[in-house]
Amino acid sequence: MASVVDGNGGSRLVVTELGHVKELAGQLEVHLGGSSPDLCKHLASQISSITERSISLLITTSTLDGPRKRSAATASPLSDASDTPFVKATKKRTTMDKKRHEVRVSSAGDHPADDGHSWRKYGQKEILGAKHPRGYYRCRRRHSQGCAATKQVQRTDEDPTFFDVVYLGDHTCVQRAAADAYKDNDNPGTSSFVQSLSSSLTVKTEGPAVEPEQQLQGWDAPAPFCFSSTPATASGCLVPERSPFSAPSTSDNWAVSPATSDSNHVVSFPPFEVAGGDVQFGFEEVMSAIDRADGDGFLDDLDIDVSSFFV
DNA sequence: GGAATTTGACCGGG
DNA sequence: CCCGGTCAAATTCC
Repeated sequence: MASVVDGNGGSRLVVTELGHVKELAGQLEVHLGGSSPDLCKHLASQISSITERSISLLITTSTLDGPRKRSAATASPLSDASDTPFVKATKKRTTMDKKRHEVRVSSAGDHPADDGHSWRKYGQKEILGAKHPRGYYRCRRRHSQGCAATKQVQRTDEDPTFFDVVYLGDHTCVQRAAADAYKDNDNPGTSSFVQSLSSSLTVKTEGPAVEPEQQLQGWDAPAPFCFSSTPATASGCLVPERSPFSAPSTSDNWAVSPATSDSNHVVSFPPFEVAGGDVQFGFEEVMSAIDRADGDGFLDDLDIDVSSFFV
């Protein structure tokens, strides 16, 4: 089932992974100067690899975006029907039902990395044509806070170390990501970590100005980043011939690209430039963006105001 | 013993 | 009628 990575979902995953990075950074900080340099080394290398992964993910999801013909109503009726016995006459719950973000994540173990929310498994199914079963999870706050978020996790056929994770619906619950444990320590440890990270990631914030209005459209808008294979210039940062955000139509945002451009148009995100080996963005700003997004309660909404990346 | 997971049944859409 | 999603009893885990 063509595990298409939703653009938004991909971005979301990056946030997830960065959240993970943040966690690791926190751990690293704890052990920094401690008696276990090996552990620090290990943490650092993990941070590094996750970061790399995130970067390639960003690149992948921005390049991969074929025209996504969402067969009109893949809308999952999901549990709502059973939750609300009334209103059965009108099955008006169509596409707008639940937000859907699909991401592909890798994992060492048999679970995708923690995404900051606590989930409870409520089912598992063999899926036709798939080698691995799909697990169904819902937010633990479902009852206490009426949080309707669910997710589906399925090991990919091709690479068993990867999982396709589909997030359905919004978190309406109030819960902080585990990563927030490190939230309020604006300590030197972290920043030195950031600096060491910078040895492989050139941290810098620059880029053509972007209209605030575009940024306000959030992560989904194709505006914020620029991926090019050469660090040289921002030349790759062109707005695609048809600026996707000019189409107010779909809720599916930029992932729905016009049939015209297909494979070889590069989605570009002006404020950032990610180029092989020389990645540039404000790490701490990304982190604070994570905090803020998460602070709003929902990683999955990804309402990251990109403008915060380059204040 | 309570909480979380497993697993087959059930349900509804296509 | 098949298939994916959910329910809920049974089972396992802590």
